[in-house]
Amino acid sequence: MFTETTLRSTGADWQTSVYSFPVSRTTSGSREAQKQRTRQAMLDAALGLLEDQNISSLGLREVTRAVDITPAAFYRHFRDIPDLGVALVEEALDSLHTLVRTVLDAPVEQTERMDRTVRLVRDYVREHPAHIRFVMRERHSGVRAVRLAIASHFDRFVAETAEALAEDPGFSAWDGHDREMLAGMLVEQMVQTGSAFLTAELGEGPNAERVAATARDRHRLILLGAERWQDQTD
Amino acid sequence: MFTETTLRSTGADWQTSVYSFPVSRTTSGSREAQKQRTRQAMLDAALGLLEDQNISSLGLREVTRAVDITPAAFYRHFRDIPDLGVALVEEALDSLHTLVRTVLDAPVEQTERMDRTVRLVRDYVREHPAHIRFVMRERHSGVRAVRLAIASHFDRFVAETAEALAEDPGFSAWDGHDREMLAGMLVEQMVQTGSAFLTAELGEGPNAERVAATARDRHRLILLGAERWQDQTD
DNA sequence: TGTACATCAGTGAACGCGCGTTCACTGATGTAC
DNA sequence: TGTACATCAGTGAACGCGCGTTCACTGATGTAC
Repeated sequence: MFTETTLRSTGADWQTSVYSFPVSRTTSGSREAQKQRTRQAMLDAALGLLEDQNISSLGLREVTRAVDITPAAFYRHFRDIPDLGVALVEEALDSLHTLVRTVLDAPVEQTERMDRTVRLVRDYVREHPAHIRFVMRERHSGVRAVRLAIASHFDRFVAETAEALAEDPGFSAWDGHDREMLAGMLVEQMVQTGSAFLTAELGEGPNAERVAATARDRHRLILLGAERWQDQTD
Repeated sequence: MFTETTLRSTGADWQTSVYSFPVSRTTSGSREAQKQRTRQAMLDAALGLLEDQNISSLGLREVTRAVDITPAAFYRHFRDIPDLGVALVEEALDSLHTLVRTVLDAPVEQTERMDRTVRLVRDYVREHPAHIRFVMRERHSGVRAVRLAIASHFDRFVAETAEALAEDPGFSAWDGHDREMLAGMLVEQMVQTGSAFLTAELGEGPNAERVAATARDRHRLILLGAERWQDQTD
């Protein structure tokens, strides 16, 4: 996975990386597929480098160094770092989208399903820690393109959740705006739970068990409020 | 407020700033007070520079250039940029703390008070847009010291809110953990509302009126849930 | 009030370094005939 | 199947630039007597 020193190390400054994700260029495949493989390696490397910095300070040379290509080769794949950032958003939010859909597969209101939701989020964070970290870290990013890309995906999640609520007999009578309002709360609660699980893993907050318990309680409180909401509107 | 060219521009590279916040060194006052004034100017300038970048990429020279001092003078005030970042957290969260206390001054549960809360948050964002932006942007920062500083302040806000709930007759019978859980939701809802108002101002999301309406609804839904929560626990 | 000395915020020059970007190039892969 | 040509991902060298950090310094402010 990692090579300590590269084969072609001639001492040039862009080859002095200690940790690198070299792209094996001997692997068979069409030229197109090879390019795609390098691109993916760059995205993977970037996600790793963003573990303890913001995309706002990520360097183009850092990325190329990590995948063992020349700085100039960067431009074969991305216009600049914000462009790579947007590609990273697409990747990370695709995986998050899968989670959202899985959660929505079950009816929203039943209590037993809440355990399932929290468990799904917990498993997601275990499998894609870098994705949820990136999304939370760059959600209010100083890089506008990245911030807007994340916001548009979140809007889609909220819309899908609102649609799922519309099909649920418990919420089908609701006003559209109110459904969107509730959907927003549920999505927010979900990503916040993911973020809290990640923080727990870093040892910077309450442990995973407490996070899970709090998440279940908050989820339950929101749904209890939703039930009363309907009563009040009637 | 801004000077287009500096008085002492000799062409040195650290004096080429277009926008600067020069510190008037002719102002009377003790040496101590003068130092304090420069420090404050640096914090103000940094906050301005963070409008469209993360602290992770903020440069020491950017800051000194903005206040028209030599790069070396930076070290008379801060060890490095993360150190300045933590100072900025103290400042920004002091002002946010004032908001939290103002909100808590009124009982939490009454419906008419919700309008007041949303209005207070809205006014706060109007007066301190850079503070709320900084806090939201760096809450999950790649700079650990800054992230932890913000987290510890937020913990204090939640604890204070929980205490306020304990004194409220409607919540005094609650379990301590449950009160903390609800307090966390209320604080979260508040900062999220602030963030949404800011986004509205940037024209990147729904306008301020919609943000206010949604915020009131969410707040109400949480409190409705809280009422039922008590019923369920009994 | 006046003089001699201490303090220390800010200076200005210098440093080595890594950055983003450009360019003509190479050589393996792919295509036409 | 074999040959001539096109494509284009990645190379390697070069560039100018701004970065963070160091250092001995200056000169206004503050203190002791």
